[in-house]
Amino acid sequence: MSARQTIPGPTVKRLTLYLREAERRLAAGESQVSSRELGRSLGLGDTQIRKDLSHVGQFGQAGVGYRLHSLVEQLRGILGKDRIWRTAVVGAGRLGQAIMSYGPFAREGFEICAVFDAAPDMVGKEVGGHRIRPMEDLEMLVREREILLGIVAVPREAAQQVADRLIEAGVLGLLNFAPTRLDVGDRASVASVDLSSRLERLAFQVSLGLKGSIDAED
Amino acid sequence: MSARQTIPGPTVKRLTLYLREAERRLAAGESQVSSRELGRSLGLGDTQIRKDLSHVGQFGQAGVGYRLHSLVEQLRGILGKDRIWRTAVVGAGRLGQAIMSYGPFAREGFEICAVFDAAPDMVGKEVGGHRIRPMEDLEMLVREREILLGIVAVPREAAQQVADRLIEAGVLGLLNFAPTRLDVGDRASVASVDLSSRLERLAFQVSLGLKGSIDAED
DNA sequence: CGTTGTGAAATGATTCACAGCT
DNA sequence: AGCTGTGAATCATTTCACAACG
Repeated sequence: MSARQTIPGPTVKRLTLYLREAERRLAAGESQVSSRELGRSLGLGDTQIRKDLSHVGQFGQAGVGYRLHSLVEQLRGILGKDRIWRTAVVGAGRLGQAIMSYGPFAREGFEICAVFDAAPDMVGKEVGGHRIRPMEDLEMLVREREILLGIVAVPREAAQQVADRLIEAGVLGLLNFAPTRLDVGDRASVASVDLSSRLERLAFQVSLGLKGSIDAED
Repeated sequence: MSARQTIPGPTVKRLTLYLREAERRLAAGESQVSSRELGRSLGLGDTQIRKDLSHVGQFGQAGVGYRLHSLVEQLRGILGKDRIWRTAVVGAGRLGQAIMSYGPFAREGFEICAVFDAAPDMVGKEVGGHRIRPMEDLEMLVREREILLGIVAVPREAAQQVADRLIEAGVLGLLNFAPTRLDVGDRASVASVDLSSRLERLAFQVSLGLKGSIDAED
């Protein structure tokens, strides 16, 4: 198709928000939206939105706005949401359990195909419709079920080893909840959710007396 | 003391990582660390680290590095970790439960002082040592227990209303897990953890074939 | 008109290069 | 020698300003 130029990280983050809001409006029966309206909903400027969308093509009609149907379709394709992502969860503690039963994931094309835990008394149990497997089966099941994404919800000490095993078994992307950096070389992509850091930064903002929705990232 | 200049957001994020790593090394019996060593552990350049630390003061001895004891003490003060943050959790679903029993929080100075849920069959139950309270008690308990931070772990539809009530009751910072923007005006600070967006961005990276640990944020 | 798409300008963050300290 | 702290340079992102379009 078109020669792929790299899309800035911050833009990709916002594209996911545009898609979500566009889907919401489409479901609500709307058929088009202007960059200004979108911005109002998301707390962003209209210029930002147009610039972001211009990175991935030009749909949008001058004088009118963006047709939601087309916008949703385009964004889904660009963000890789037009396919099912077969996903494994490693670590079935409270966090792992929350993730495997987190409604939005299933609805958004992420299918949990296997769950692993190291604790013998967790293995065999069923949570949210998923039977928990022993760590020994990780490589076999990941390969067998052609799993592409891995969610790491184990303690810090175990995280790197789990990452290595997932990648060795063929996983291409890791979502890391452990409060540590995962070294994966160039064998996979990593996204991290660092809950402690997030809460600490919130506390910093508050202690600064810097009120105001200085929301940032996630 | 010194006139407070604003610290860049990305820098604040990394300061939390420096503190964590410094504490880990201190606990391991080390007494000093150079910016290069720190960088190796965290996957960052040494210049980045020195520049970041220069935003908050100048400790560090030329030719030697940073004394861990002093570094930890300074960073704890700057980040507001030298106090206890009284925190409420709203929403005792799986995510809320995971959060209220997430070990690191308690160890890092965030004390969960109240948990609320709207479901009558959850109210009164005890999870991780916390009795779940009805939403009706929110304002009273937040005020009574002088709670400063609120964790919003409710469905999207309820999130804004919960935020409004928490703020009205005196909360100054919100950690939002709902996949929506919270409008808080200038009455509070908000930090968001958008799990769906995070996973979608990971999928995007993978589908781009852009392997390589293009880790980003959290 | 209202709205998009986009060069150009402005702002923000990172990296370089090195003076200066121990 | 090894290392910090920082001005200057580079690189990235956002915002401005406006031409073109329906």
